[in-house]
Amino acid sequence: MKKISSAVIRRLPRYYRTLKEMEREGIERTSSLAMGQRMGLTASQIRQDFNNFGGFGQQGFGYKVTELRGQLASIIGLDAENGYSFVIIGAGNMGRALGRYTRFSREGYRLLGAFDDNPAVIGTEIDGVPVMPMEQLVDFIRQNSIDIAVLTVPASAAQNVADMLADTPIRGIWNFAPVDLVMPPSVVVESIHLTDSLMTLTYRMGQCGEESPESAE
Amino acid sequence: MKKISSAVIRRLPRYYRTLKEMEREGIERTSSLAMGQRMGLTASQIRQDFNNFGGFGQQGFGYKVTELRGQLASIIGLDAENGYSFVIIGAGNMGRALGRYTRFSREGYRLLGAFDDNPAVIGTEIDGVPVMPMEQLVDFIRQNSIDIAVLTVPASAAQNVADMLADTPIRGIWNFAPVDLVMPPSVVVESIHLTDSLMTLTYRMGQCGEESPESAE
DNA sequence: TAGATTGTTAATCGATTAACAATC
DNA sequence: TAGATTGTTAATCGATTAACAATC
Repeated sequence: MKKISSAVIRRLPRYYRTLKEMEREGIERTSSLAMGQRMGLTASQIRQDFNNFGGFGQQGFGYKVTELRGQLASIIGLDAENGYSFVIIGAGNMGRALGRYTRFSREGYRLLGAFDDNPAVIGTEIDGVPVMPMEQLVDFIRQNSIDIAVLTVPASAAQNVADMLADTPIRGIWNFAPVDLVMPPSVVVESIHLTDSLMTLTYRMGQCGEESPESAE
Repeated sequence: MKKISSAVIRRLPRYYRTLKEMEREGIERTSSLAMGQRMGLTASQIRQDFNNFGGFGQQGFGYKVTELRGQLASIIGLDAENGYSFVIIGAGNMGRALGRYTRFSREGYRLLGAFDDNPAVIGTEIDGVPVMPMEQLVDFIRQNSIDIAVLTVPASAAQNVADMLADTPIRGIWNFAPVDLVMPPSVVVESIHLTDSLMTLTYRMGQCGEESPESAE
């Protein structure tokens, strides 16, 4: 299959989300134009995006919402037999909040363990799953064939933990630490940089309202 | 000032973060080449990015790390007199975790209030700040000239809350609900779509290791 | 059939990379 | 001065938009 650009990849979950919304609203049939208006994209772009994966529509008719949603689920990988298992590394505020976020389990992501090196939290539970000491992390991942590690440790520890993970069969790291992790290409890294995002908001707040001021000659 | 593309804007906090790291390591002077190697960007791109805002370097010498970091802080808006005030709307797991995230206060973001409509959490505290009933939200924002609203309510409530915010002097919404908010252009919206991000990771995990398979003729 | 909307090719636009003169 | 690295212009690359024949 041909290489898909990251711009397209980032739109896939949005398409999936929009189609779920439409299903919930009872919409059975849609078109690239209708989806585009709803999402703020051009019809052309949507068709281009879909055609990266083959055509899903019917000429003169459009797309069946449920069918298209299913095809997107399959492209993203949400139709995997048993979903995906994950562990949380770093059971602080953010780690615990993510462990309790029910939306993930709804889409087939299962929390199987949590890890921390703080004795005060080891032995506590997150969503019914025990927080274990960091020493047990690598063995746990190996024995339970964990797919994804959610990294919610402090910045200073993040690369160290990532290095430990490089020695396990983990397939993806969802990184919340404000660092750019270096990993072998066999492990996919996706980062949520909260502070970066907040700063982006701040930058744009500073621009807002100073668009092309009638340049006083 | 000329329009800055969103690709550039998203790199600004990364530059800032990298320069802070360099400062911490005692590096006083750098170049577009050195920064590029560290960040995985070309030297050319970094120079282009900086030149959107005017030149910060010295030909034949490079950039002074501390000076450049300061200039980026100023571009992003981190040098604002009193920083930025924010409230958290939705005091669930995610809202409480964000309120306790110390990195924000370190960069000058001050949590002044939290809001929820669940009687069980109203009256509790987040990082020393009281959780108030939703009815008080609009007045509180007006009276305290709040800059930013962090939206951590369920998807079903998000647009409703956003509509309430449209009637206040709020300047930015940091949205964690899995919806694409519609807002007047005077309010900047930046979203963290957790589930979208996790799905992006999942998609790429599915591709990993099936790069251009020797197409069997 | 006529109308609609896709799939796909071509044109445009914008972002990244390369190159190099300016200059510290 | 010679060497280095910027600021900036030109070339390339890739993504988005437009257009339209195919076809349901």
